[in-house]
Amino acid sequence: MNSASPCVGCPNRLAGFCGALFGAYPGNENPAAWQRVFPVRAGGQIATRNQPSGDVLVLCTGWAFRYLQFADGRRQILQFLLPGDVLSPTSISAETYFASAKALTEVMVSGFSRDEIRARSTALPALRSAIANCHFAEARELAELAAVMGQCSAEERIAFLLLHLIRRIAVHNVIRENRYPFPLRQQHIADAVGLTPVHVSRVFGLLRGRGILSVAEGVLNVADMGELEQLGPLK
Amino acid sequence: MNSASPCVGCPNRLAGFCGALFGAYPGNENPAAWQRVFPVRAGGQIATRNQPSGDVLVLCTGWAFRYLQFADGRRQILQFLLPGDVLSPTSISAETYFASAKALTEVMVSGFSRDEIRARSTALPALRSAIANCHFAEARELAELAAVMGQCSAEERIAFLLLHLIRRIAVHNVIRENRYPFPLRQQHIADAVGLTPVHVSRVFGLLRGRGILSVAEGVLNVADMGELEQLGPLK
DNA sequence: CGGCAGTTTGATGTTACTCAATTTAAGTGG
DNA sequence: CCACTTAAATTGAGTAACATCAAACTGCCG
Repeated sequence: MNSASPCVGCPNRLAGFCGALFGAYPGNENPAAWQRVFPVRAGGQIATRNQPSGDVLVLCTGWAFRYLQFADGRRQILQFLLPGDVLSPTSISAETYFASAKALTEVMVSGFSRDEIRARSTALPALRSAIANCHFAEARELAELAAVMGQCSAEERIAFLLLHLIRRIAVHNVIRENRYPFPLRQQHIADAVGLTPVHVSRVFGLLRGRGILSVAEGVLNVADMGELEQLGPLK
Repeated sequence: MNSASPCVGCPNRLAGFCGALFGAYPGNENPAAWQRVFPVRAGGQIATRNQPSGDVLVLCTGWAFRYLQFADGRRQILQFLLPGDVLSPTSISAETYFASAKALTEVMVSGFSRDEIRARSTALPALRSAIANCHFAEARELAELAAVMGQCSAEERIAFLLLHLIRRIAVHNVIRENRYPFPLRQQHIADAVGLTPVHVSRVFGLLRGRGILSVAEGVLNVADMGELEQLGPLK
């Protein structure tokens, strides 16, 4: 009963935060009472900075990203979200999001009642631990992003982003011949590492010319992983 | 008894995390049993990345900073720490620090037993809430730093940092005539916003020439706060 | 076939970096 | 209190990295 009730909308998603959430606790038989699932089309808004919400959102399928937007239109992508990711770990205790989130592909999102999560976290040590892990990962990743953007060249930044994504994608997908599903446009990469799309294109051109990697039809093809890892900072 | 026992070493520090930590709970009469206080001289190491520690550190007096260091010597300062700041909010639940920390001035640091904090947090809602606030602030500040460094010019970055520090300094000090205690060297500013010290000096020269601000003898003198706020992004 | 979004390429401009010298400030010991 | 030493800040000249602007190219879909 406690493990037979999957997270609605995330049929294969019983690890990490969602896995811990469905520990032994009354209410698992009827998750619909405290979980709502909804789709968002590609490019659609999932959450908005400073908008209060009673729900904690988790990405079930597809890709999304979190970002901060400036008054003049510039935006910084803070994180790409993959299935199983909590949209904003701090939203578990805080009522508002400090960043906005958009769907990159078509996605399914689960919204869990914050009150229910809080109630469960007092009873489930594994959930508390999962939440702590989320906080830790969020802070570490944001710190590394800040460090790479403050200190690194365009090539290093892009290598860092790709290596980071590759590791995360590999958790969710069976990877053959170093081919990774990769729905990002160069504009997204530019917004994530603080470059212009034009310069991103140039760097990709160089990497392709050196036989390190190429992107085509939504697939990132890493021809020389060793070389790519050489380029990335923060080993 | 519950409020008469101040955080050892932080005589006036009963707000925020430390304040919540000393809520009604047995053991307040003898904080020395689970709190150790120690000084660190200016420039000294307080914590090191990936080194496990049973203590959660809190800055009592002086200035410090957190940073990430690259293999080749480059470093990114992530945050400047003021009295009352938890060195690393994630260290409350995790055993290791993901960033290192150094003293900027001579400082006093308190180390609280993590186990004691955990025990208290189950009994003290105010402490749980204070911890959540720390997590939230850490993530938001790191995200804003990443965004500013990805998207903003040198002038905007420096204005952002100064405005951020000004707000924080004002919480701890009585400010007269817009004069703020300011122990940073230009090298620190450079490492914090991803510029070279030479360029920081040039930007400061321009700001000084425009009559916006000046720094002398450890004091930041803001002559035109309105203009400075115009320069800063992320209002 | 035409239109559109995304990518690539070229030419040029700007910002910030590098290197090096100079000035200023801050200590230190006589 | 003053020479001496050292760290920090400033200034100048030259350069590299990335941005900007604009045009051409590609693949895709109606």
